[in-house]
Amino acid sequence: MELDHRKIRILQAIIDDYILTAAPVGSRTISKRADFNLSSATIRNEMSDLEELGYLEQPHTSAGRVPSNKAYRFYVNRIMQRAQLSEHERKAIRSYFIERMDQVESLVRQTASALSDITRYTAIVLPPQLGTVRIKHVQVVPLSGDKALLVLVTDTGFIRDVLLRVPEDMSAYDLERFSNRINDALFDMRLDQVAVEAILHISEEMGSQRAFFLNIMEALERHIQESTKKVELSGATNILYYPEYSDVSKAKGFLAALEGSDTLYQLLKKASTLEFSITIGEENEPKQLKDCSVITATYRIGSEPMGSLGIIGPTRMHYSRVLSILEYMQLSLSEALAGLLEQDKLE
Amino acid sequence: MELDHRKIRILQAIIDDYILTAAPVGSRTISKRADFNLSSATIRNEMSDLEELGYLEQPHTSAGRVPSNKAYRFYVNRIMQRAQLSEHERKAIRSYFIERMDQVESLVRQTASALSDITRYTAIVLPPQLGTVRIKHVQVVPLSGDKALLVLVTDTGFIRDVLLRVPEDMSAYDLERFSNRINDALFDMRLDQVAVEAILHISEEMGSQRAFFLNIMEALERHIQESTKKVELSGATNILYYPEYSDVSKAKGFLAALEGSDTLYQLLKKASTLEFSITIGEENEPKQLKDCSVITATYRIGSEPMGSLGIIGPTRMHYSRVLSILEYMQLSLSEALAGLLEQDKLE
DNA sequence: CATTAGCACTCTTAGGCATTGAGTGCTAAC
DNA sequence: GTTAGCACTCAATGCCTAAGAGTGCTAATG
Repeated sequence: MELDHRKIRILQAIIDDYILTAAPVGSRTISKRADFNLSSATIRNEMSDLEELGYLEQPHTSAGRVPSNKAYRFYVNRIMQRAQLSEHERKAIRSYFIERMDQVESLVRQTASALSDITRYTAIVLPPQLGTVRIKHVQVVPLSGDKALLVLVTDTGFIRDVLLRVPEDMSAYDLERFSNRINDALFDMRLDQVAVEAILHISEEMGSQRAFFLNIMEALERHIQESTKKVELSGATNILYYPEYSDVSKAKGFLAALEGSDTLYQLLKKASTLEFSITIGEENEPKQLKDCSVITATYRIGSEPMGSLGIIGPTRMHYSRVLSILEYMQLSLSEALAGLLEQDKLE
Repeated sequence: MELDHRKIRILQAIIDDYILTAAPVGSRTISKRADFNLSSATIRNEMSDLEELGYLEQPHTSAGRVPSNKAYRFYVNRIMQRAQLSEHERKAIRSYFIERMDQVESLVRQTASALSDITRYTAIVLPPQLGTVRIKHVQVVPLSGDKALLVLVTDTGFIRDVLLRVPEDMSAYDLERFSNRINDALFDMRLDQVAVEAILHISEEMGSQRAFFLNIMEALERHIQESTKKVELSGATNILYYPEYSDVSKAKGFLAALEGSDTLYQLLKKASTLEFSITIGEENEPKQLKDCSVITATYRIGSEPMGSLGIIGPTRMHYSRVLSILEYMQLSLSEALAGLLEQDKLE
């Protein structure tokens, strides 16, 4: 049996109500609504059908009904309209980006906290996967003792620094020359190419400092890799606002699932090929999130996918709203990243 | 009436038990303990005295007794012995510092997460207040457009970067010369002196680029100030493991109190003149923490106090253990900071 | 023939009440 | 000074009932 129009409307009404209240929805609740001119009995018959079809579930006889994950899936795929953000909301979102930021990292952090503040769910942001970014400046700065700092600046204003140990036989003068050579060699190189043949190529010209050079490159690469895996998490405790998690032990379970930050990295990485992705309940990979839904979006610099951002919340999530917020956020973030150096655009 | 030896022993037994179980302690519980050869009745008499003196409280007649804040205070001041950390525990703490770190910021973060992991309480760390740190290297790195990055490296390996807008009439060559001049001018200067007369002094020599220079200094100062106020918080949700907060609404209240990060800054700042500080219950300044105890310690670089680190937990906290852990942590952190460039010491 | 009124039935929830048990305080005996 | 004994208190537990929300079915209705 296919769902006819009336069934769809009823299903939607049930989902809407349940998202709001988290309580099983009864037939009378629906029939009372102004836009339904049906008695509760009729609704009951329809609901009974919907249950048989797998869209509704009863916690027990004589409770109301609760939407199944199948219902959410149907809602997301077929019913849902993108929610319209109010001017006020859009302003609120922008205001998070107005404060001047100097680094991608803090931008990512701000995005995460904006997302969680606005949605009241838990937000995660995968920082830019900087493969395509270009090196703008490299410098080795001598510190006290035999230590030095490698400072790396990219064209997006991204800055990294790696602590190095300088070989004993290198003078300050040597180091400076060495620094200049590296700078010349790596200038304008894409980060994901630093790793490959380019290095071998360059390293041949390095002569006696070859070992030191390779050392640096290795440290640099490890460092870059690590930093791009650090998923920014915000508002994890928002979950406490939802009655689904009023049981502390459940809340603990949820929070524990977020703890292993690699979990979240996998989650976002996987979703980062799609413009948007919505996974509901058991569809979620880390099985501990089987009572949640996850919505993610991908952000870009130019046309290049750079990372993704997402929301984790109860399955009765406000899908359309979250999606709109993510969409707007994705845009804001992409713009902010692209024009990191021309922030005024956003004003 | 002064507390005699037996009363003290009984009080300690009650506190110990309560810290463990979070349940009111009855007279029989104490009299059963092998090291007491007293009947429950005797214990009851003593407990009754202790209650009269304000060291114990009864939630209601015929529950057991619960230590008052006065009891914790007494315990901390008079009874408590520093707990001995096992070799295993010390190793665990060290292991957090072994992983190579390149920045003070990540060190601070690691410290916070180590503290919360190990104690199972909520940890806070005030990053180094870098007044006494010296500038090692300053460089202005041109980026695309009219933007540039000011990179600042201190002798502790601390690195900051600030985004700048370059005046239109400055060529790349000008910028480089300018960069060198700033570097020469600020080299080896203490951060807290960057702000004062030194600047005025220098700025006079800057000629036409004076406005730009003052601009930079202002941005730098604001930036440094902001970053030193960012208290690192970790394990906030550990609170969920304690039955005191098994009521979700209480947990929410606690978490909300931590949210205003300025709260925590004030807390740590205030405590940072003392080697150790323990505040119990109502003694705590942000009134929302009146059901908690806060223990803080100050860490140094050399003999200079740099910042502080602390633990927030229920008043029935494992004081002696936490204190020992903080002490060891403080040491490890001080060492790691001082020898940031000679990490091997820690191995 | 779809819709609906009516009614019996189910199951949760909340309140009331007695019971239990942990714990106290007091007194009298050791 | 210590302790055994006992009456007393009070939260927690379990049980029962009543109320209420909701269902499913049947028979009547337009």
